[in-house]
Amino acid sequence: MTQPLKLYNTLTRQKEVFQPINPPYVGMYVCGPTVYNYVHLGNVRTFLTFDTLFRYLTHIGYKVRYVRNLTDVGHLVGDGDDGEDKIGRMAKLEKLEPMEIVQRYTLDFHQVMATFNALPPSIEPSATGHMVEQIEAVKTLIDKGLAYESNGSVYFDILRYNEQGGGYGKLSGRILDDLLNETRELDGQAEKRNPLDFAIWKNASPEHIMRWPSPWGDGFPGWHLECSCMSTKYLGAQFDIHGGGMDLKFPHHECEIAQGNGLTGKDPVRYWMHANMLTVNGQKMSKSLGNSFLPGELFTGSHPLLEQAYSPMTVRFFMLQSHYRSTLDFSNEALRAAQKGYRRLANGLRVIKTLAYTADESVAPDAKKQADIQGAVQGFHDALNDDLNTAVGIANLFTLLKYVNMLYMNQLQPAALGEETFALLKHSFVDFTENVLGLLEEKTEGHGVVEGMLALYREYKEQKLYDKVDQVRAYFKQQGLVIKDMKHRIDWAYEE
RNA sequence: GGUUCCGUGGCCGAGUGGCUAGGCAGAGCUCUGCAAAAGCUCGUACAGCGGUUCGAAUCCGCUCGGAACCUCCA
Repeated sequence: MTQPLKLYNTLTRQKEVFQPINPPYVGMYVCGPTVYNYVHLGNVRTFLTFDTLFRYLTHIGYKVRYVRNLTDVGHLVGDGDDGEDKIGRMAKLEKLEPMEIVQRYTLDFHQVMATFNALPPSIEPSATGHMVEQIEAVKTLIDKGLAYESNGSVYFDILRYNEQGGGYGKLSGRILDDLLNETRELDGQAEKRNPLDFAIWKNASPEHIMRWPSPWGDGFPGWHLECSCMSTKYLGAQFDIHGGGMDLKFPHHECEIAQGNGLTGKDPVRYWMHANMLTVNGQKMSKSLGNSFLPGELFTGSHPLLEQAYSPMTVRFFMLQSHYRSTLDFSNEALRAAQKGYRRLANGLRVIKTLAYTADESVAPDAKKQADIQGAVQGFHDALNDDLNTAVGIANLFTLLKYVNMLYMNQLQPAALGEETFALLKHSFVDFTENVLGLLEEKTEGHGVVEGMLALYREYKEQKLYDKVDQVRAYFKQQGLVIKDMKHRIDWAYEE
């Protein structure tokens, strides 16, 4: 909290100093996945963005309650009445219970996020677990005159809402009149008073599997409603941060504001944050375009678009190297560069833990290097404080890495930094990398064997049996490792 | 058509009205049995055309190119 954090607020279209409603507590809600299919890499980007924000807020002293929902209700594929229910469709296709579908993809989602070293949220509520709250919310909105029933469905009345000063469209910058004029012809519009009105409760057709009884007959809640109900329940009528992908800005988040405001009389969110899209050849990665790939395909390299396998930490590093509000274009070249960069960092992580401070009167303090290190530590914070600029943060991390390497290579004596700066370097480098950016060392198998082979290498080296020496080196290379033959010691490292 | 955003060196990708991130690739040097690693040095980019300014890649306008949203979507 000593850090003046600025965040870009979609609502005001500018960076604002972050001031929580009840410091040191922070309430953060992020729209989670619809668990009817595997999450792809584009989905992952958004979740990793907010994982990093969660980590950073915690790092600077906030107590964060992080809520990320699971959408498991079975919303329609299209907007019309005849649209299929996503989860129900998968259930029929695979002859499973809808909840088996939900369970399968929820487990996969959790496993994927863990692989990327994303921290679990504080609460992960599901839409089906909050049916009572949603039905109550619909009732309240009808009572307030902001919603109406029609053929067993209930719609939010946007014109009425705006007459009361709601300001529908303010998040996405849309003008109501424009929206009214440009709404396309869609099915199921007849029962709405206005094409813009959105469903908060939907009547279930006979073949619709996922259904719940309600005062308006069997049905299921509208897509936007669950987020309003669950965020209010766990974070209050007004909370600090709401995040999600850019593609949810309209209409989903716009509708959330309308519902929240309609229910409680105040705008639910102080800071709206949106992560930009992951693109492939300049186009948004999405399932419908067929250009998406799954994390699993990435780790094995088993996708036509992939020239090789990339590890979870490589991908995390790759994403952190860009700003969350910029689109990020996927390419093998970029991933390969990220792999090298990440491994350098991982080597630094491995090495720094072995470094210890030793006082030495004969070594002169190097004020310039000390200032450089202190500057980089502050620079990292400044970058993250500037709307979570992880790219610049990483740049500062590489400055720290340089000194870590110099110490390790004996090109720099710890005493030149002084005990305080040495400790700052060591602590900050590990803390920033592991705790804030969530980048861990990906250990390869069989470290014990590696140490044994290294002992052999030393022996051969002493005896100047260079043929044997080269053989050992070749063996290491096969394992994705390299031998570092330095003046003062011999060690191994991950091949970059 | 409407709303919004982007166009940076070989590649990826930050960025502020003047002090020119970072990673990868490339060149040179130190070190070294050879190599690798590490450190050091180098390459001076901001789509095009106008304008504002002492000064713009950064502000404004236009042109060209690309994207997102307007429909389920992270």
